[in-house]
Amino acid sequence: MAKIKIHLPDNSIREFDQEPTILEVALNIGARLAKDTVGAFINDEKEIQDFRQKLKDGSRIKIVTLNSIEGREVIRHSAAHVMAQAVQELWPDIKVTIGPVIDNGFYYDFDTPRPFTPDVLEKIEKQMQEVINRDLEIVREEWTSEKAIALFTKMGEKFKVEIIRDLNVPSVSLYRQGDWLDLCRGPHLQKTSQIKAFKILSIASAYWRGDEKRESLQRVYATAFESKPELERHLHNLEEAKKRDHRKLGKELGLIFFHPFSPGGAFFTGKGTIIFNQLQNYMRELYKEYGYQEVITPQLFDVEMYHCSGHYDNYRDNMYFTETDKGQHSFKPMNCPGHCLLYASDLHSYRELPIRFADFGRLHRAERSGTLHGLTRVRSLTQDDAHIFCTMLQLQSEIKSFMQFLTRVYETLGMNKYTVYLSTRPPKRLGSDDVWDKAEDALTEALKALNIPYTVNPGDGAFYGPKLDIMFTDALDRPWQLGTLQLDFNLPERFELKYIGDDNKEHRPVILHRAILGTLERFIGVFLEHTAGKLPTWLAPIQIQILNLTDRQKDYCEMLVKSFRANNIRVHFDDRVEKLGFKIREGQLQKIPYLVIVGEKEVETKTISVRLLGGEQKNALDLNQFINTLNSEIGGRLNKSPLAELKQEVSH
RNA sequence: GCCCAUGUGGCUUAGUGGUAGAGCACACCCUUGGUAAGGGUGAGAUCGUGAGUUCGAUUCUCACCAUGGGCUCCA
Repeated sequence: MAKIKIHLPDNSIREFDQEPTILEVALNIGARLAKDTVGAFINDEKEIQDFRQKLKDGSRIKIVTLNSIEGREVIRHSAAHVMAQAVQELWPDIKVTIGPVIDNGFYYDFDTPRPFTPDVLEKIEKQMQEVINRDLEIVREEWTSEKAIALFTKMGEKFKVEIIRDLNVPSVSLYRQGDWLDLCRGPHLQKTSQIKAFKILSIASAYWRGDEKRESLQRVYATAFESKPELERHLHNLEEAKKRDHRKLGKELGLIFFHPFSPGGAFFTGKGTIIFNQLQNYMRELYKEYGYQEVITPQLFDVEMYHCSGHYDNYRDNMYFTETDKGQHSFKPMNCPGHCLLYASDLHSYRELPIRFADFGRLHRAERSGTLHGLTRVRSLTQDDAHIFCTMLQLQSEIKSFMQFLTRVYETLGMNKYTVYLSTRPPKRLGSDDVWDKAEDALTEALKALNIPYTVNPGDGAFYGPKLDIMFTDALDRPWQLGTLQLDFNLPERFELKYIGDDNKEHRPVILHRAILGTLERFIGVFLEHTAGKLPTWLAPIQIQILNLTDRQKDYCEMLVKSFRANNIRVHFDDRVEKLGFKIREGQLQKIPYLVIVGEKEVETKTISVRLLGGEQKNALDLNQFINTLNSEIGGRLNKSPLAELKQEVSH
C-alpha cells in the first residue's frame, strides 16, 4: 500500500501508513512539539486547522504551537468555551450563543434573564480559572445535525438549534470539555490548562446576529495570550490608550469642548484652533506645490442639486434639511456636487486638465446619535478635501502625485506606519467593464510604479468607482482610516461634465475624490492619541513658556517675550509668584515643547536656560542661537527638537 | 437609531429619603523660592432637565437630553 506523504515547511517529507492527524505528524517529529501543538496551516490556507484534523496525502503543513502569535487564535477560541462553561456552571439558566475570536481577544454573547453587572465579571473570571485548573481534556465529536438539534433542543439551547438549522449541513462538530459541550467549528486546544493568561475586560450588550429586532444579549469581552508577559503588555497598552484618549487630553490641554446644544459639534478653543489652522496652512502650502487651487463653495444648497447628484436618493438619511418659504435646502454633507457646479460653470479644454479644486468647506452629516465619539466621529466637520477633474489618460499620474503628496505629509507628521488598501469593483456598479479595467489598472500601476505595497479588497469599491484607502497604524498599533482616493465615473455623468478634447469633440472627465488628512477633527483626535499630546513644535499651541524665578527677572522676561514674538514664536510668560518646581510641573503637564527658565544667572549672563519636554536641560544658551534653532525646527516641521542633540557649550 | 451604564461647583470626585463634603483650579494674604505640587484665608452647587411618588427627593419611579461602552467580523 502506498504511503501517505506529508510535506513540512523545511521541504522534508514524513511518511505514514494511513492519513495522520496534525497531532500525529507533530508526534512523529517530536514529543515536545506534539505537547505544544494547537493546530496547523494546511497548504498555505489562511485559517488554522484543528490539530485533530486528518491530513490527505501530499498535504503541506505548517504546525502552529501554543507559544506562537498564530496560536493565540486557538487559545482564545478555547478560552471563549471556558468562559461559556464557567457562566453556565454559575448560572444554569443562562443560554449560550456564540463566542468568536476578535482582533485583540474574544467575546461571548449570553442570553441571560438578569443583565450582567461589573461584579459578575470577577465571578466569571474566578470560575474560568477553576475550569482551567481542572485540566480538562478537550474532545472533538462529530454529530449528525439531526442528533445535535435534538440534543440542543433538549438542553433548551435555542440559539444553537437555530445555528445548526441555518447551517443546513448533514453533520456538525461538537467540542466537549468535562461534562460541558458546545457546538463549534474549532480549532481548539488539547486541554483547558493550556490557557495560561486571560483577562475579562468589559461587558456590553449586543443583539443576536446583530439584528436590533432580535434578542438583546449580554456580551462579555475578554482576551487571552500565550503568556502572562504578553497579556500584561496588552493590558498596559489598553491603559496607555485610556491615558491618551483624545477626549481626555483635549480637555486637559484646553483644546476642545463639547456642549449638549450641539452633539457631535466640536468647539475648538484658541489653543485647539492653532493646531487646526497649522494643519490647514501646511496643506495649503503643499497645494501650491501640487497644483491645487483652493475654492470656497456654499454651505446651503437647494435640494434640487442633491436630486441631481444622487445624494438625495442615496445619502438623505445623513443629511440636514431646512424647509423655509424659500423652499427646501440642505447643508452640504460633501463638497463634490458644489465642485461639479463650479467645474461646469465654464467650458474646459483638455489643455486645462487636470483641474484640482481643494476645499476646506464645513460639512454637516447627521450621524446616528449612538455613533458619535469625541473628535473621531462628529456631525460638523472639515476635510482637506479636493476633487481632481481629469482625463482617463491622466489618471495614473494623478494617483502617483496623490500618493507622493500623502507619503510626504505622513512622514512629516511622524506617521510612518500605514497600509494601502485597493478596493475593486463591487457586484452592483455603474459603468462598463472596460472603464473599470482602466481605472483599476491605473490605481495598480501607480502603486507599483511607486513601489508602495498594498492589499486588495476585492469587490469593496464604491458603486461609482474603485478606491484607495490609507489605514494609518498609530503608536499603540490601532488602525485608523484617514486618507482616501476614489475614482468617480458617476458624478461627471450626472452633472453632464465635459471637456473639449484634441479631436474638438466633447468628452467626460473623471473625478478623483481625495483627502490626505481626511476629516481634520478626526485627524486631530487620532494625532493626539498617536503622540500622547506631545505635539511637534510647529503644531504646539504654546511653543515656549517662560518661567521666572522671582519678580526681579520680569523685565528680562518681557524682553524675551518680545524677541520670540518678533520671530513668530508662540510664547507665554508664566509670571505668577510660584516656586519654580510648581511652574515646571504645570508646563510639563501642558506638554509645552520648551520651558525657558530665567533666574539671576540668566539675567546677568544675558543667556537662557531651556528645559525640553523630555526633561533634558540646556543651560546658558545664546538667545539668538536658540531662536535660529527653533526657527529651523518649526520651519522644517521637524518631529524632533534639534536642541536635544545640541552639545552644551557652557554649563553652570 | 437600538441595548446597557453614567450625569453632584470650571475640572476630578465623596455622599445621603430631612436641600451636600473633599482635592485641583480660582480670588486675596504670607512666602522671592533654581528644574514635576510652599502655607493660610475665602468665594463658588437650586446635585443634567421635566414630571410623578412622598409630610419632605440630589437620593425612589417615569420621560427627555447629553456622555460613555457596545451593536460587521459566521457554530
